[in-house]
Amino acid sequence: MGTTDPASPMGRGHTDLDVVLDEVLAARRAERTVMSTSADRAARVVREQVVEGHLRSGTRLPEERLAAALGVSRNTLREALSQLVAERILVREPHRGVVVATPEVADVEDVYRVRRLVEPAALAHGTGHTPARVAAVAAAVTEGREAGARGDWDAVASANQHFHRAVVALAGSPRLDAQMHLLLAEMRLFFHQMGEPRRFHQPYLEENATIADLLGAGDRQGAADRLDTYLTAAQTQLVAAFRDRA
Amino acid sequence: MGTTDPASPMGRGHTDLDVVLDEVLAARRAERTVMSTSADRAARVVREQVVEGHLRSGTRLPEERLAAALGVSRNTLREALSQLVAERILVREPHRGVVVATPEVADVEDVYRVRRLVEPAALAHGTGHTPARVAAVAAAVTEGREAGARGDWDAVASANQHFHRAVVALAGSPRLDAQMHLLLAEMRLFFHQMGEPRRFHQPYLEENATIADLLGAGDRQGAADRLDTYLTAAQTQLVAAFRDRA
DNA sequence: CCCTAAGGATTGTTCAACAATTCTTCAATA
DNA sequence: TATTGAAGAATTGTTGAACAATCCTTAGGG
Repeated sequence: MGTTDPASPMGRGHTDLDVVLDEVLAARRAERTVMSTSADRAARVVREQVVEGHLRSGTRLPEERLAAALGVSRNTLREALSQLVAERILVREPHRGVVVATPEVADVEDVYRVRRLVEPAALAHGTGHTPARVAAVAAAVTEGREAGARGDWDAVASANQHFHRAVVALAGSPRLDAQMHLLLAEMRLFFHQMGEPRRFHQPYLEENATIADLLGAGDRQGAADRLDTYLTAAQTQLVAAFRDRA
Repeated sequence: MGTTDPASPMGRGHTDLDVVLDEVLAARRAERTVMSTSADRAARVVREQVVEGHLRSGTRLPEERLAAALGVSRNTLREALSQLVAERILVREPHRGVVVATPEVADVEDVYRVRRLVEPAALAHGTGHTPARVAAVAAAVTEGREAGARGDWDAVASANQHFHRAVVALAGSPRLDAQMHLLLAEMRLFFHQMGEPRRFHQPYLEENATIADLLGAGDRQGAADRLDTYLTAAQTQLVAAFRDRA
């Protein structure tokens, strides 16, 4: 995208410049948003530690020590914690502090209730089925297969998430994407609390492939139906495992 | 629900007590959550002012003055603002402060994208269709009709929101309910920015009634289809009005 | 008319403190 | 022994003041 545009008409001679400047300003603003504030960085670190399973469900997060560990003040930390509470990753118990959320069976069921409503609908009726997004679904499938072939189960789990995010992305909605991001973070909490078996995700690789194929062939409703039954099965399996282990 | 249970077996004699005590503790905790902290109260006040249209899109919220007005410290206020930013009601521009979100056409379209995916699905495939919830949908219809009969257009708008919340509630998902709550708050921002005509919602009263009837008759798919076309129409009307006025 | 620099205003962040509440300990008591 | 109660410690909720960093405004200088 030509950032320089010297061949502008000299008559009024400022419209193009303004356009370029606005572009530059927007870019800088976006950049800055990435670096963002200390509070955001702190939130990202804590979020990551929880999602990666290094902070397990139920652990309390004392403000003073945590702030010291993160190198921020207690006030700044509290801003970060507010964010994570809003994301359902942490829970605030008034006057008792924040703890890593400990999901119950009802939470597992509710997350799947949402997923079963949203994901098949995105496949069947999504208004954002661009070739690129359809390709992204297929890409997640091959990513998963390759990971499975080399026995990298963490990568398989990752690819599985990518698959479901790609499915939701077919709706073409930033808001749904954000919501799905939160749901998948919660899912990782489930897995950690129930002691996820290493190969938990493997059986679903082929299901993902089937769905991607149906989607590629233009059979949206078929893909949606398949995903619905698949999600139902996954839910019952997950709830059963959850009841045993947690 | 018998809160006292003196006829418990004396043999081990503590299980029931524990149950009751847990119940009491949970109740107290819920109570406390309602009173909640200063930050939450501040957030609620600002949220209300925005949703009610007293703080219009684009207005900046200087921390010092706002904190003074709310009677809280600047740090506490910042916690509250973090919440509202997470809810998309406010937008934070780094080093420039928070402003009331100014939705664009893309936002209107995206909100409707989500609604058209979720609401019909809740009608057609929702797993929470209890008689009480179905009745709530019908109740929202009569609420709207009565409000319309006496020309109270604010109440009509309110009833319309209740209708759509009741529809989503048919999914039986707390998470979807919360999400819908946010979306409807955003919708009110749209209306305020485009200068909502007083009688905007009236035409949809009869559509709501039709959908409630279909639902009551057990024709879920019919109700869902009807709602889908209705939402599409509402979207185009809204986008057109939005383009003109905003 | 455009550019630049100084000055003012606002945000991002820290620190130190204090009241309110919860948790802990530990002795006294039935 | 198990329960109660109260003093004391620890943590949260909240405040106020401060300071650097950044943004905005405005007044000159080219």
